[in-house]
Amino acid sequence: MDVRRISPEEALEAIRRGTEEIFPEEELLEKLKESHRTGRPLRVKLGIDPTARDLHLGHLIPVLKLKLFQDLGHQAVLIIGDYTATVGDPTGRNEARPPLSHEEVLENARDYTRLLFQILDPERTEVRWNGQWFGSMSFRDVLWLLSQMTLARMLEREDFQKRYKGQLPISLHEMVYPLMQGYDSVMVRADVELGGIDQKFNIAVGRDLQRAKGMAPQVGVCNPLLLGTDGREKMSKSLGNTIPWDGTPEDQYGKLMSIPDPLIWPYLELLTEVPMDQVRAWQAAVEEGSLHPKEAKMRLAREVVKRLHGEEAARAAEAHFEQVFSRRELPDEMPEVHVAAQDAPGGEIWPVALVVQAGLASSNSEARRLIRQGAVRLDGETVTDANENVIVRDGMVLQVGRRRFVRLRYQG
RNA sequence: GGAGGGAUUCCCGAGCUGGCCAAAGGGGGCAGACUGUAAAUCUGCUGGCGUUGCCUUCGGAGGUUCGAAUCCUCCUCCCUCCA
Repeated sequence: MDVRRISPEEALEAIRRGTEEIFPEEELLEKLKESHRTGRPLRVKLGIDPTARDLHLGHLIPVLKLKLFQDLGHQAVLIIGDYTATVGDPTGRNEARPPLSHEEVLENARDYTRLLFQILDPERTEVRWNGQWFGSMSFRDVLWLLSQMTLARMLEREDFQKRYKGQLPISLHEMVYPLMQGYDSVMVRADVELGGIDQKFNIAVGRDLQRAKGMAPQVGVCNPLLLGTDGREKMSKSLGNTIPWDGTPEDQYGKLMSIPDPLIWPYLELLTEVPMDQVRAWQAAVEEGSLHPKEAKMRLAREVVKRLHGEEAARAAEAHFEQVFSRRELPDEMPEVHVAAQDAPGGEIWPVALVVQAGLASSNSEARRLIRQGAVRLDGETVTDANENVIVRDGMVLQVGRRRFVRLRYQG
């Protein structure tokens, strides 16, 4: 808890893990030394915009880094972008974000902080809402902010250039976003700002604004973007390749097991505390064939789930995985669906309707398709004809595809 | 403000000399085979409907026509160039 506990060099080494860029690194070392000498903790900022409800493991990474700083004795400063959320960060976007209502923002912020404080120590985290300063800013102040940026610099950015050339709209307010994020750094006198590498521009703007206000500029500590379960694109909700932060242990474990092999190593580096020597040793072992990649992946999955849900949940998730997927047995627990007696006289029911009622297909057409493709099983028996009724009994298991199970409840 | 270009099914993107268009191709997704629920690969499906047929889709509203994603009118939004 005391910044003087470990040396600045050791601290830097720990911080370096899983970063893509620290800019400038010398400045960070200087700040760490200064802090070590004076005992004054660094103010480490992480900004989150409560724009979406669904957080995933990609969002987790800078939070883990913030936790590390906290453990090193520094001051965590969490900015809740209630005001910026109504603007929307254009970074990497190909369209403007839809504006959110104040209620939505508050609700999202509640979700976010609940998850964040599963990692961070709430007692030692300073939480600031940026509406506090933006809400009362004068137009004159706004103009000052705008004067700190040039159009050319803004348009150099790849995301805007793409939209500009691709004949897609760019609203002026989107260009103000980086200035707002940078101004947050001014207001909380940040020494360090954390974020993904895609935040580099915004963090750099913070440095400029701090300098313009006569402060020592913050240092940016950026992590690489986490690739999603497809192994190609960065993890993002809209691409559907995420592992939800808030997911069940079983779901997270399963999703981690489905990542492409090359992702095992960056995931271990970014999401776990497994010592890097160990990670490298495993990687070498997999490459020379003495360790099965599946085994390495299981260790990864176990570590991540353990970190989010604890030891016991991780073990249970692993057992569940082996049972259902490795041995292809039925899971112990599955959702139950009640089949109304009137829909199934004597247990006889049209299989298409059954699949739809069980929530395993969104339309009759989709259900027909699944049946035609041999994806629907009733107590292990493949349903072959979409037009021929099947008989259901209480407790039967309806399965669609490899991984979706439902237990049928039927009172005839 | 003036001139021109554009809006297509989840996404990108053909079609736009009117019927053969539920709409090419790609991506994504789903399913099957193979597996380590990995990747890669191969195959099929991918608007709805108790489905050899019918219904609703091609920015919005009207119109022409036996028939319109395709032609006409108005509207909305976007982009480009000029100012």
